[in-house]
Amino acid sequence: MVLNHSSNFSHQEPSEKYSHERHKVLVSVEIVLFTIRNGVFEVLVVKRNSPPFLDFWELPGGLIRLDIGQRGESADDAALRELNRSTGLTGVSLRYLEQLGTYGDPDRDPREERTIAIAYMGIAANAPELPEQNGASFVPVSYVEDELSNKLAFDHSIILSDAISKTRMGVQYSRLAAGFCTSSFTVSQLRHIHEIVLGKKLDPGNFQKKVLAAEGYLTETGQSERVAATRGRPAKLYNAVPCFNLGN
Amino acid sequence: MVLNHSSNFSHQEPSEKYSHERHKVLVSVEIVLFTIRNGVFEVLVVKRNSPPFLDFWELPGGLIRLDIGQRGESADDAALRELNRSTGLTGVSLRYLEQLGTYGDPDRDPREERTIAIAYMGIAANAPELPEQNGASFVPVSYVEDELSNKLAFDHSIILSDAISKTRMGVQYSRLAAGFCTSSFTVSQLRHIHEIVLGKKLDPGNFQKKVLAAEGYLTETGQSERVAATRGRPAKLYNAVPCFNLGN
DNA sequence: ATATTTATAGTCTTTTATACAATTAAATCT
DNA sequence: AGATTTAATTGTATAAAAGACTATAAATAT
Repeated sequence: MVLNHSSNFSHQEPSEKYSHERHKVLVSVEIVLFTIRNGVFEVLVVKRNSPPFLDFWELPGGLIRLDIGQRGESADDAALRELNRSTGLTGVSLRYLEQLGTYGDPDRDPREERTIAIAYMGIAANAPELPEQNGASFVPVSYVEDELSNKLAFDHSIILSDAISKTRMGVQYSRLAAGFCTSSFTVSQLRHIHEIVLGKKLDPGNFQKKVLAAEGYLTETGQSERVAATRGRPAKLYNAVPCFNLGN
Repeated sequence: MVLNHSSNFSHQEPSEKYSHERHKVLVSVEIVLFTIRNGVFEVLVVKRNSPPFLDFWELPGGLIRLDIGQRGESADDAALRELNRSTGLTGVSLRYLEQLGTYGDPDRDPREERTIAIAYMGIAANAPELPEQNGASFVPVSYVEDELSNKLAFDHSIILSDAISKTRMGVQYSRLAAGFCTSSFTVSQLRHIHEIVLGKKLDPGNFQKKVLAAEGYLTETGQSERVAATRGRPAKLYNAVPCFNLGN
């Protein structure tokens, strides 16, 4: 094969070095960042402006860099760095980040260099409108599923649908929903998160009972909602104990 | 930097090529292969015979190879290949293989070359005694946890404990247990799998009811156990519909 | 004040899980 | 052969969890 440049690395014997060097690959991180804005379940996507997949959409991400730190950055750090790059310093507050899985099909990237992708699933609370220049924007998940699914680059359509499944599972059977909420919130707000992500109405009474019965989940702040736009009885404000993996 | 061999790959401009090349890393697969032998929950480990971690134990695994196929092998294929290498052609029948997660800490391997590991969790039915020469052997999980946990190389102790958790979850809340069984089996045998992996006794009656009520899980073969060693009423034999990810 | 709206608490029913007893079909013992 | 033992299977009673629905509380709108 063609990749013999072993002479440049001096610390190991050439033969072993050689056999290692030729198996090195590029590794990227891809992040599926969800948020809820104006009652809509949205995901961050970026418009591509170069081939391959010119004018297709893709997930924010990029290569793990080896020129950061002593031995390169960790995958988790790369995810955080790339997320920051895509969103800019626009006050997107990341509340959850978890590894989703690694996608290693040799043909997932049609370019000459093979790339393996480590996918992450993240949740942001309070995502503002992003500046146009980055090409990154939050788009309704339903729109991406229905209209954009065949305009997603690489295998990002698969990654996205895996991320959606995982998020729905986490909201339904775990405590992921609190990641979409800002510091303190009402039970109704939490219920709306569930309803929006799961796509179905839930009984307010039963939801309240269930979520308040969950040991060590919500803690009362003692305060109530500053009433303004709402009409009915003001709701108590709760905090969720932060049991999140921010990275790992 | 040293790795400019872009002339061999003609489609990209050298500068881009250059910036990519320096971020390439080694990627390995590590497999946590469980089995049950003689009523004991066991895992496949390999004794190291070279530094670093000389004489420590490690999980079977190895680098993803780029010299297989057009663009190198997939991560899943690498896992299957390495598993075959470790077990030899000894009739170990792999019944389940699922990606566990990717371990990307820059310091997880003390050697000069940074390596990212994609970990897999697998289940074998009918694992025989392995020949000595490979250095690979099935060892009781409890023994590895108690006695070997500080004799495991790299971050394999973390990977192993993640795999154990995932397996216990899968047995308890999913249908993973059938992976430990051979072609057809009795409900009692399946219950024993649960008891061994979860480490607690289960009520035979309730277990039977639950597992037979599960839609599309077990199908009757019509046959009964060929009785020999047991004394009581012979049990019906069932098959599990193979809903396994063998690779993905 | 009265109607309306939303939060919260309570009741009842249905479903699911658990504990435990009873029955069945062999195998072994005498 | 017939009694006894063992394990599979079925059944029944109870407890816990989930879901449907009703009632009350505290605010706003008219």
